[in-house]
Amino acid sequence: MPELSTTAERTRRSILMAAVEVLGVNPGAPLAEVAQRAGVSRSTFHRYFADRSALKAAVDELAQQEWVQAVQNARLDDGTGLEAYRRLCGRLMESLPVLVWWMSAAGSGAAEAQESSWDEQNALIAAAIQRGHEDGSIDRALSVEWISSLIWSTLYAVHFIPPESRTGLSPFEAREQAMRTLLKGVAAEPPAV
Amino acid sequence: MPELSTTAERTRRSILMAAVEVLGVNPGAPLAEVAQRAGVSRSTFHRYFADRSALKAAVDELAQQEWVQAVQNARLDDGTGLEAYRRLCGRLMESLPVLVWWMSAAGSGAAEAQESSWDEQNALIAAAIQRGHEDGSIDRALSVEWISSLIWSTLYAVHFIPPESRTGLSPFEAREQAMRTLLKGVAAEPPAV
DNA sequence: CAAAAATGCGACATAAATGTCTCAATAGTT
DNA sequence: AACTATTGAGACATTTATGTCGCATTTTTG
Repeated sequence: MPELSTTAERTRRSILMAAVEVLGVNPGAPLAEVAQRAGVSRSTFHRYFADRSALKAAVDELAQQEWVQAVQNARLDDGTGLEAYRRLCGRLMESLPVLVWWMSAAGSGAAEAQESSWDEQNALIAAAIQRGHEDGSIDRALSVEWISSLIWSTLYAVHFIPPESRTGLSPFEAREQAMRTLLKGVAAEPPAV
Repeated sequence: MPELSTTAERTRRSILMAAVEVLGVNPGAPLAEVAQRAGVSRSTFHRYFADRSALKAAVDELAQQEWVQAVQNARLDDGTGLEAYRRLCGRLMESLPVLVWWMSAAGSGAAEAQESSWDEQNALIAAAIQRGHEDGSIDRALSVEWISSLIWSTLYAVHFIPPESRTGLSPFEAREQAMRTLLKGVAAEPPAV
């Protein structure tokens, strides 16, 4: 990973963000489209990322970092299991775009190398949910695996909800309602919301 | 829509189902892959569907029918809004594959002609949710639009939950937990689950 | 069994995306 | 201003999916 000048670093970022946006919605989109979204010529694009797999690898790493960071920030060891879960989901919504990319784009390809780190964080989450089962804050009828999956489908819903077209929800409202629904659904009864 | 012999009809179905499976996971997959999944040669495939768009149109129509049928079967006018919502979600899970295809594959293309029918059913659903707000069975803090979106993200979660690998949930358990979570989350408090 | 229908195989031409390269122009630095 | 880094434009060969066809084979039907 050679160091880059400020200019180069900037366009690199630009391309990566464009990739997240474009490939997040349509993983098979032509690379030219990514370049265009980044405001960069096809030549320049390939100067930074030789081919599709190189690009995906780079975004993968970005997503990876974001993911680990988010889980760390959630301080999963503090408070009840449900509180930890709430913090986690709230924090993950801050990183919506990359995570959504992870769901849609990363899947349609070979297994990425960072599986280990992925599993690590997942273990932390599972532990928090488990704790929630034990401390009575999380519904025991719902399996750890399911509650874990729920995070992703909720992110999916928040991201793909039709944007503020007249009757639409603002992004903020969407997140708020998502959190409310999620926590109510997951909490042990009586609801501690 | 010319009539087909029983044999032809069978292979046609076969191709359509293969398309749902393959393109549901990866909308950009080669048509050859669809043909293979259907157990049919590439030649035969093109004999039934001239090109990609023809295939997508056909699956679209299939999904459309399934969707309308499901909404009808849910008898959205009966009982409280929440009860109607429960019936709807339960019924939609019966048609998981096509609906998931609709989410992932249909999106990445031109707007399909059947928009009208889509909106019709959606209006029915919105009405039921609205009724739930009024009869006190559905949480008034959650917007109709959000509750409507929730259906899809839940279907997404149920479909893409990692299949029964050791610790995994059975499809049945997944649906059960999904329903529980969803209804708890959407119900007005105190929960009527 | 004989006619008809459906299929598979393989060859082809075509289109689109990809990746590489060269060269001139532009932007940034000292 | 001179120099360097970064970029854009375009040409090019390559690959991959696509769609079409003719012909032989199998399957279904009557």
